[in-house]
Parts: sequence; structure tokens; C-alpha cells
Amino acid sequence: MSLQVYNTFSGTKEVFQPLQPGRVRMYVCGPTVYNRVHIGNARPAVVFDTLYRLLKREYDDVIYARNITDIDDKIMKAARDQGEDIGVFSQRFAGAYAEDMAALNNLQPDVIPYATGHLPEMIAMVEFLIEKGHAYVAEGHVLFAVESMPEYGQLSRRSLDDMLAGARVEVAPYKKYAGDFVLWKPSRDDEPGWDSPWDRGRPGWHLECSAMIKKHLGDTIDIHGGGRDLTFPHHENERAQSCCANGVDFVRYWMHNGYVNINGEKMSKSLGNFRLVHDLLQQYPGEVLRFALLSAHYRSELNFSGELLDQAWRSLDTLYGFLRDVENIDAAAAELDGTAFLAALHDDLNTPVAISELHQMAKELNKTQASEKPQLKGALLRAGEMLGLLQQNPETWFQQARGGEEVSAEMIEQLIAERHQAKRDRNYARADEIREILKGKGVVLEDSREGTKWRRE
RNA sequence: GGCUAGGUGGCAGAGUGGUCAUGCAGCGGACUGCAACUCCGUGUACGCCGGUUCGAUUCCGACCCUAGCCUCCA
Repeated sequence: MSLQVYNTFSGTKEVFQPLQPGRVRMYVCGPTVYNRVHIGNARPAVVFDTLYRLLKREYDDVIYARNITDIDDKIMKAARDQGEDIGVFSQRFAGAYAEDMAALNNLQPDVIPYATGHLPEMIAMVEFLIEKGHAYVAEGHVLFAVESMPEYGQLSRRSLDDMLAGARVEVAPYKKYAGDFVLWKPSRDDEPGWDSPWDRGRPGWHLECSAMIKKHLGDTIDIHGGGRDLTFPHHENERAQSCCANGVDFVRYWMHNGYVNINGEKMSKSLGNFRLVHDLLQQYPGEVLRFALLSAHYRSELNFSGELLDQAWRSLDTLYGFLRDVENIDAAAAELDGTAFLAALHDDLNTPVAISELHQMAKELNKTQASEKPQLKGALLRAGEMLGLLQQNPETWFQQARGGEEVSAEMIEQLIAERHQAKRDRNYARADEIREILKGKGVVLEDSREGTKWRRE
């Protein structure tokens, strides 16, 4: 079963073949740390984490890097506005990002490079680009000369003429060509800056990723991921820098996820229609957010709403329900080869189909005879793990807080015991009364031959 | 204006030239002391108009509509 991925560069699904057999290098653009991230920012992290899990299953040597952009004018401005040291400020939000991503069951990337830790690499790359005639110095800035690269625009499929025709931004006077972009810009004395062969200054955004990729993953990497909005200009410019500086192919497979929409519009900071992951986590388990994000194919847009999350929560309840009362086996030993589940993931990470297979596996588990249940449960848990789902103890899952006033588990158990006695006494009125009381507190009882289970809802 | 993606049942969302996505919700039934869980059953969904075809939601063309990128943005 070979993995197929859609490559933005070719515009088609391709069979994935790493540069070197058995060895995969993947880079995903991480956050610019000047505030908490919204659920749309979380999509690439979840999508590529899922891909990372799949790659690790298939390849021995996988390195996944996701950077922290901690040099940026927005950070400078936000830190200044709040009167906070910029290093402390950005570190705070880098930490918040790590927390949010962990809450969504994302594994830690193997490498988390910080832009501030790579100034020498960036400066070296700029020097080299100047040397090779791909960049020039102008009024303290260093600019990349896009006309020096005939293939510029190939990734985003734009011609220079088209781009300039649609340009809505004033062109800085020091640019030789309107499409040239900044590699290095001068800093004022009160702005963060680093000494360089040019003025004391700071790197352009695109340069940061190019330098970090080169250092940690090499000149040619297998997968570069990110949100669709990064295709141009960010990735196009990264590609220009890296190809021209390294003289080799930069990325074998470009992968871009679609947006998270609200009411049919892209969720974005500038539109102000965003929902922060941190806020959503007050109301929903991270696993519900993750499930919701994986419920659409990564290249599709995903319409985000409270209803979507409620549906995700219900679906997880159903799945966890099947896992109750089944003896565990070592899920790691479970075999997924040849399953429709795995086939779905191999087909350009088709998570909606994979999730539907999860349901099929759960139903199968429910139907089968007791002796075979542990085996099937193991497979289901292993499949869930591939998606970063279903890893909690089912009882923990059902007992977790769901907002509203909380009755303690002890109190619930006590009432269940009292109801049990009432039922024995055939005092159904009292039994039903207790059930109603608990229901009013968001606790649902489920009787079975083995006893009474409860869950919050 | 240039370029790109898309319009699927109440909602979310796959997919396919001709039996089935799947989930959530709804409805009917079974189970249950009654429920819940679970199980069984249940929906003539594929923007509009033409064309190709024995047959199109799926291929082709026109049209309408939506979103996105071209500026910081996952």
C-alpha cells in the first residue's frame, strides 16, 4: 500500500517517495508568537501531526520540524504595546502554543527551531544569495531579485506580470523590481536587531524558514506543509531563496491544508471571526476539537460551528461507548495492514473515510463474540492512535466535565447505590426520581446486566 | 482584473459512470419495570441548462453562485 499525497506543486496526487529510502524530512510552518492561536491555526498542526504518525509507522527515520517564528514586526508591536520585553513576550506565547497543541493530542515535533536561534545561518544565506546575484543591497535592506530566478512563481502558478497587475500595495522606492521581497531590513535603535554585513537589522519572514530548514533538515526536504494561505508569498519565496542558495531541489512534496471557515468565511485574525483554541478548551475536550478538525479532508475547507463540535462530541461518545467493558490487549501489537482504515490514510490522508472506518471497526467489535473482542478492540485503539483519538480510558472519557454544575463522582456513586436498592425494593418511583435528579445535573445512567454505568452529558 | 478551489440529503462530510459512504439529528420498531446504551428498519442528496452515453451527481461545454490568494495571515 503506497502512500499518495497531493502535491501543490504539480497539482496532482503523487505516490510519495522520499529522497532517501526509509528516511523522511518534514517541515511545517509554526506560529508567529504574538497571541494565542485560533482553531484555524490548529488545523495544520493536527493534519500534519496525523501525517507524522502515519510516516512514523511506515519509515524508520522521520524528522518532523515545526518552527517558532519569534522575530516579526507584529511581535515587536504587540510587545511594545504591552510594555513587555520582547523575548519574555514571545516565549510566553510559544509556551501557550505548546500547551494548546498538546491539548489537541499533537505529538511533539522532533525539532522546534526558533528564528532567534538561527541568525548566523540566515545572514550566511543572504550573503551567499548576494554573491550569486540573486539579491542586492538597497538603503540598508537586502532584497531578493525575483527576476534572477526564471522559475519564480511556479509553486503558486503565477506569472510576475499577473502578480504585479493585481498588486494593491505601494512599491517601496528602493526596490529594483516591484516583486522583489525583503531578506533583511534595518532596525531602528529601539527595535530588536542583529549585527550584519549590512545595517543592524532583522531578517524577513521567509528567510527564517529557509535557514531553519537548511540547518535542521537539509537542502532538499521531502514534505513542506502549511496552510493554503502560505503558498504565496511565503512558500514561493522560501522556495526561491532555498533553491537559489542551495542549487538543488528544495521540497519534493508541498502540502497545503484548507481553511477553517465561519459562516462561509475564512477564520482570520484580521476579520476578527476567530475562536481561540484556549477558549474552546474551556468548553470542549481537546479530543473533540481534534476530531472536528479531522472530520473533513485536510484540503477541503471546514465549516466551523458549535454544532460541528457537538456532533464531534457525540460521535466520540458513540465510539468510546463501544470500548467500555471490553478487555484490553496491547494495541501496539494490533495489525492494521490491509485494512480499509489504513488505505484511507494512504489515500492523501483521507481522514473522513478513516473515521468512518473507525465506526465500522467499532460496530464489528460490538457484534463479535466475546473471545474475539480484545483483538478487535486492540485494532480499534491502534487505529484511533493513528488519528490521535480514543486513547483515554472510556470511563474517564464519560466522567469528564462537560460544563455546567458538577456533581462529584462520589455523590453519583452514592445515588446509584441508593437507586439500586430502590429498584430491588421495586420502588421504581424513587429509582426514576434519582435518575431524574442526576439527569438534571447532566449525568445519564445506563443500566445493564452488569450494573449501572454513568456518564456526563 | 489575474489566478485557484468549490457548490452533495436537516447538519457535518466522503465518493463514484449503472446495488451501499459514514457520522450527528429525526422517525418507526426491538430490548428495558420505565429509560438510557445497543440493535433492526427508515430519507427518491448531488447548483442551473445543454451535450456525450443504453445510463451522469460522477465526463464535456455554457451559465449562476460562494470562498480564497494576488497585502500580515494556518
